[in-house]
Amino acid sequence: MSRRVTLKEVAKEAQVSPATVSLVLNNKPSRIAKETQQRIRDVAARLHYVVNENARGLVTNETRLIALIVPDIENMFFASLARHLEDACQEAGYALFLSNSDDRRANESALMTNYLARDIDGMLLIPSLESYRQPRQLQRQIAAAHCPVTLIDRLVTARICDGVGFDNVQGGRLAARRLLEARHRRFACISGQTDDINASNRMQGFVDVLRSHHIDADDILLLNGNYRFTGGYELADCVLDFGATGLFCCNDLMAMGVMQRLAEHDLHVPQALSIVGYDNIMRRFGMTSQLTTVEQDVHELAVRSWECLYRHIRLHDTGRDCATATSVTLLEPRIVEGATVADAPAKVFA
Amino acid sequence: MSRRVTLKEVAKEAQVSPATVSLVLNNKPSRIAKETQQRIRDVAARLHYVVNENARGLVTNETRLIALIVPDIENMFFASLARHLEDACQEAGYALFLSNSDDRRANESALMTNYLARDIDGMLLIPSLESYRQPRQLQRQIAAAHCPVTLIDRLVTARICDGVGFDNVQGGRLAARRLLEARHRRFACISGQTDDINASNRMQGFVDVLRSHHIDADDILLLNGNYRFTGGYELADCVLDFGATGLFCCNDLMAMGVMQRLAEHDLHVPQALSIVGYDNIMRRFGMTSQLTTVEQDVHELAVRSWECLYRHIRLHDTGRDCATATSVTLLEPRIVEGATVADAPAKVFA
DNA sequence: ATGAAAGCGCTAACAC
DNA sequence: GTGTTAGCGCTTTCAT
Repeated sequence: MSRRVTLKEVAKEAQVSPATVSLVLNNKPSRIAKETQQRIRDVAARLHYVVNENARGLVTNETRLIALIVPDIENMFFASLARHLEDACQEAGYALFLSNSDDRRANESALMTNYLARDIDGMLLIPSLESYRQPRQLQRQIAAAHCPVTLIDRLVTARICDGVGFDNVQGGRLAARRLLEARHRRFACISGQTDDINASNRMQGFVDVLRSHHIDADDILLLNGNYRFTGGYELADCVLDFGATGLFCCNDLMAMGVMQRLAEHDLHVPQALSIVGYDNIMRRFGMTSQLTTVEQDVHELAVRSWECLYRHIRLHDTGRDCATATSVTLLEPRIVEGATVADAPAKVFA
Repeated sequence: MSRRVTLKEVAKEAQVSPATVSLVLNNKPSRIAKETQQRIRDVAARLHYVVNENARGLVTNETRLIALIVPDIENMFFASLARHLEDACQEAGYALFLSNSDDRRANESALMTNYLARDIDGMLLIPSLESYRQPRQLQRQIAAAHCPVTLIDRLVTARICDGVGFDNVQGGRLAARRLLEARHRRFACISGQTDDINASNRMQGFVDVLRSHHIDADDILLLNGNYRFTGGYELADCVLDFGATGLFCCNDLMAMGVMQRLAEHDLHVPQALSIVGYDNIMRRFGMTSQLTTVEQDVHELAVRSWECLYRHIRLHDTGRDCATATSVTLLEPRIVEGATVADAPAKVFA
């Protein structure tokens, strides 16, 4: 572990001034002798010189640093998103720093402050659930930030900055249509926690379509799950008792939990129960290839989010950014056919 | 999005010198009038002043920044580790920046350079598979780093810096002993890719114990999987054809794939096949509560890794760090009892 | 073709 | 009690 070499030391060793070294190492247009250039590069390499980006940022006023705050890095959806975002940033020559708010406003706030203190060029933020419901504090913090902020996936209502997410209501609609198509008439929906607006929206879209197809409220069972395997597992019996033939789970993990429970009852999917999941994020493991599910294209989300932030960064560098109205982009989910939806058992028309 | 406020501006607004502001805002011992202090704090708050950590780092020569590079953030084991490490760093007043090498040396190298250029105080590194097999390049880079580096989980052989990981050979032994205990005499083991040394070590420990218990090589089937659900699923039939009654999967995901395939054959676990998995990382989803598995305590790994790095950071701050011999810490895995191992069917002694 | 000097935002020693 | 000064490592005019 060697001490850090500075530009000045390189300059001295190469018998030139610091300014010359800077020009050469940054490939700035200059008319410095080819020979001198080579000498400088050689010395820099030999000494393992690496520029101090912080010092550079101080004078250039850009750090080429992007911060990403996710609520839960152990959630595969966010992990996958992080990965795609990193690719996007890297391609544009930015480094992505990632942190985890654990879905709590206090952590989120501390992280934001920390990142802003690091003089980042932009921030990608998936708000904590707490901020999703009570956005005021977060909004104030974003307004005070010195750099552009783009919200992802959880779009807090008042439009304080741009956001990119999915149309969750539409996702719920897709699920409902698919089950109606298979002639089901009695349904259940396992949503997320009551304070998760995205999950609620999925359920909302689902119910809306059912109602508009004249499904009676008595034929729809609405449940709140925990977005985990266990949540589906534990609620499966309720769904069976209710006699639903079509089930919509607001994420795949719960759908798998339900299937596990059904297997224990020696019941088969989709004969005993048709299931539509949500996310298709576990497909990476080859685990949900069987599941009919509403897919959210994480890659698209990442690309669009980055585009949005990058646009603001460029605006911010040049003139003023403030003028533009904030925009909210909603991406369309799509349904992916698996093998967990079958036609409802034929029945005498009631 | 407001422009950034500097300390100087706060000073001017509060009618004091920059130095005074610095002293007050950093709570440095000084005898500045209570009244002045309050005035400064008020102004700072009103102007939304936030210190520029980069500028500060330039003079204090510590950034309180830690870098973490993982091979694959979508792998739950690494995601979970990242989370625990972040907690540890945060508690010590450091910020953790996370990146993803995608298991490739080239990315890893670029990320390291980038982080080192950011003047981080320390680096936590899980080497890419490429570096795990061909450590020379990585070793050179670590040797040239200006800050301490701690290796995690994949301990490259030549001891260029400290490392903390698990005893994978021991994990394999535990699995073997558990199956022998249940009187199995014919085994299969699904390992990882041939270049994954950790997976190979697990298999090695497994085989060693079997052989030392006089299990014939003909009674042991060795397979290379892909560490995914599909890997287990696809190899399940091989295991059945071989007639193994005890199976060791080098991770839980493959174990689940096997179980899925068995279910399709209407075979039950553990009656038809006893299975020991590895990781217990999906337990977070409530998915493997049933699986008998070798557990690696991620939290312990995180804590010990951070302790190790932190020790070096402190040494590095004070005198020289170089003198100390590098140490490798191997943590012990432990077996977690589930419901997937049963006694082998009774049999006439051959 | 190269160097000198100023300054980015901050802290730390030392004046006053 | 508070201000002055120098300097962290770097880039960027502007001289020469």
